[in-house]
Amino acid sequence: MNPYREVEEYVSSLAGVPVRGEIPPEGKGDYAFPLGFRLARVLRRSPAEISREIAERIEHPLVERAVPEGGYVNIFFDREEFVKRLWEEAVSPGFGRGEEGRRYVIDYSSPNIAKPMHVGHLRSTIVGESLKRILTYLGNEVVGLNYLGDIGTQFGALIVAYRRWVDEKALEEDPIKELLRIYVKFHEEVEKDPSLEEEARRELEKLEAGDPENVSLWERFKELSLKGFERIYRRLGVSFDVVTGESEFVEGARRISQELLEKGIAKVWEEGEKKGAIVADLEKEGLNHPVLLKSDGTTIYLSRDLASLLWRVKEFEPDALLYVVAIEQSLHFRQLFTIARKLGINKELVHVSFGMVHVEGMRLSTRRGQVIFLEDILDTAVERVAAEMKGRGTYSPEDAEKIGVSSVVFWMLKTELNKDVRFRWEDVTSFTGESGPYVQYAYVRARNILEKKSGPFELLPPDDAEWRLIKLIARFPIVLRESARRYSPHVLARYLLDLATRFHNFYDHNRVLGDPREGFRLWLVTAVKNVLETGQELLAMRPPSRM
RNA sequence: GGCCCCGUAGCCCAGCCUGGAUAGGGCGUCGGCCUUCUAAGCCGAAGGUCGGGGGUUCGAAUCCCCCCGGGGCCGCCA
Repeated sequence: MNPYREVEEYVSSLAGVPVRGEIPPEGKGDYAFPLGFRLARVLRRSPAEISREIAERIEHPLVERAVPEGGYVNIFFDREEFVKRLWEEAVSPGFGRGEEGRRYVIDYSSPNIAKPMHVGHLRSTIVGESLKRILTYLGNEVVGLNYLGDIGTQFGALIVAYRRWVDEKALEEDPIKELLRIYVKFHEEVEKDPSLEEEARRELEKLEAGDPENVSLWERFKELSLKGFERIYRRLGVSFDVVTGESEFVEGARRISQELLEKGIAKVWEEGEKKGAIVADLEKEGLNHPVLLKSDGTTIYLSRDLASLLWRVKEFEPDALLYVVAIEQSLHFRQLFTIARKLGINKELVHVSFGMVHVEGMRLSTRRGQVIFLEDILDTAVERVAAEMKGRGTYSPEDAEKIGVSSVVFWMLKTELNKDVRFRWEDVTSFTGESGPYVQYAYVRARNILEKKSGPFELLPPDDAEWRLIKLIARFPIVLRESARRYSPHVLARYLLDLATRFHNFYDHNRVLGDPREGFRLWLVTAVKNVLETGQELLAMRPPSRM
């Protein structure tokens, strides 16, 4: 068992109530329990008295001494015993793994066909991928699902634009850019010739009516888009277990809307503009009357998402469904989940929402072609890394790619999800301080030592500098669980920064090779390397070998 | 108007879920550290009404209420 947990459980049983240990300020011990305060009321004694008494009763192999201070009981661990608990585990590949045994379906990335992914999709993609990896590592079965936006009015415009202006060669080479180019062209031309709008509407109708030519064009757009997205996914190391799209749930959406009507969960709207539409009745829940079927009988995202949700439940029999989608859609998901509950779905349903990605000084508009290509973001980061590496003579294309892409990934993950983030080139591609390269640099430093010598290990009682590092290493399994519980990779990202900081500090003040304590420090460096490597992988970063 | 998210140093953020010790980092600024495992690093300094007010509590950045500021959503778009 993790030594922190072990002591926590021991102290809890001693106190008779579950208590959470906390990390005390420097110098006050290794672990602390504010027991006196907690128990003062029930025991009708002073906090100081209580902690003194409990401190005296503490007797445990992991505890060297327990010092009462005010309402606190401060624990000093038996360092050697503590290290023994980690000795094998911390330097082994699966350090911190779990056996949670739940099944998750996690919906992430989910871009719209025939449009470039924007920075918001990037956030979803990276967060989702990381969550998938963390949950999997903890022993869960996770289905990663890419739910494409392959329905929408833009297809009418695209078909018109395709027939008039497409450059087939460009389309093969860079489908996303060419599709965007003709889409933008369409909106420019509409200004001059408004009849194009009408033409687009007709093509859309034909598409929806199943016109073979338009359907095959739409399929082509879909295929090409996916090919374009794959380039990004490959570079990010993102892979999905299932790729599906809204278009597959049109029939299901109709059926479920009827069923909701029969069950009295939905009703036909009787007045005003949306007369004849089928709406869900969520008045009681304060969630309005969202439309399920339009008055012309066609489906809408809510009913399609609902059909899709029911399919996910049936197909994968998960314990939990996660949707990594921007917070702007929180009302939609509250509506969706509320209806699902009414249908008897009793799974954990979570909208893993994240704040907006603002792009400085730019009003992004796909129609006007004002977009940031994700490839450009990655390329810029990689170029900057390459320049730095060349300056220090460590350049290799593989490592520059790893470090550059990881810097963007880390930037996306280091902030708490609900917060809006501001995309600024200076920030995203800044490599000092709280950044991906900072973490990776610590990792590379550890690797470098171990490349020169990697053993044998010798168990010694840790000195103060080593001890500070060991205490943090031991928290890795705890951090992973917290990150998973909160569905937020930033917990792990912040931890890796802490660990990197402590290792850099250690590295600058202590020798490993040639030191009398070499055998022990080699173990320590191996453990640091192991945690930094595993941590990077769980954040969907790629550990470099040199930098 | 209703609902949701955010507000912590010049700038960016962690801590809030689960209340506990003098509120932690990064960027930037200033000053130091490369003959020894890579200075994308390390050490030090300056920098704070935790948006405001009230409440609960032995104890509030953290929980509750009100207010202010910023953003978002409330569409037969997704």
